[in-house]
Amino acid sequence: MSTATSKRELDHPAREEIRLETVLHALSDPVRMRVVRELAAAEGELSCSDFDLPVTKSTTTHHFRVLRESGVIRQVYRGTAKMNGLRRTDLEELFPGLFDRILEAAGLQGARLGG
Amino acid sequence: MSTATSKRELDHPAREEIRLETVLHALSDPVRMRVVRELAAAEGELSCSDFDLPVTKSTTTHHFRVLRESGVIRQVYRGTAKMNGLRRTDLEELFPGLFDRILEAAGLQGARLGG
DNA sequence: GTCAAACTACGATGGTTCTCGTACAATGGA
DNA sequence: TCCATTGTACGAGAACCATCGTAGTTTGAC
Repeated sequence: MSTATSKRELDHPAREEIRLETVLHALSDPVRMRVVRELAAAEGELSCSDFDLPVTKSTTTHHFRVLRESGVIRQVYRGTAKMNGLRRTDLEELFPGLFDRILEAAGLQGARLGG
Repeated sequence: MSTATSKRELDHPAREEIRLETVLHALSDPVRMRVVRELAAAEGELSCSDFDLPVTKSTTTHHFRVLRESGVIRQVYRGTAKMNGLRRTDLEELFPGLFDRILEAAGLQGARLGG
């Protein structure tokens, strides 16, 4: 039916609604940081099941929702899959250079600690 | 007595022990972000009571401890006062450019939202 | 020695978060 | 239509966190 599609549209914060503290909090969880780094490395969209995370499916859903509601990622349904992409343009506009530095820092720390 | 001084020495993580996720978490609280911004603006050390925070003294103690244990600030006693300073060198060495971008992002958001 | 100032320790409370399991819904293909 | 795939909703538990009040410690000045 036609109303079914409305249920499949996901709430995202507008660019101006994205808050720095919320973004930092979203990135302060190791599982979510890992998701973000994989998304950045993929340079495109990935479905939730493309990730091999050390948590169950429902916990995965939770983490993706936190990332979406913080404004870090954009999620859209594509068939049964849900595709995820970083909101790089929005973040770059709001917080110039920040996201790249965070990714770089995560990479350096990963190299240092063997992550 | 001489052992009394040991009680006044505060535990700090060594540079190599500082974790990105922990730093981001420390900065994801509005009160702590405010402290960090004031410290950055002061360009020197400030005592805990130099801050006019919207929380009680015991909550203030809590926030300063989180910042210290995350590696963002260094705290040292000076008489009855406890002086606070940013660990800019350590952070810059670990995560080049990150801290400046975060401060810049906080400034931009403050200007945008009137904070 | 006395006292005020600065900060801490402790316990409590209310809220949030991370995690899971189970049951369910939507989609696309056979 | 039936089914496998993909992800959600809901409830629950454990842990964590921000906040407070009260009582206490440490220091320096008088």
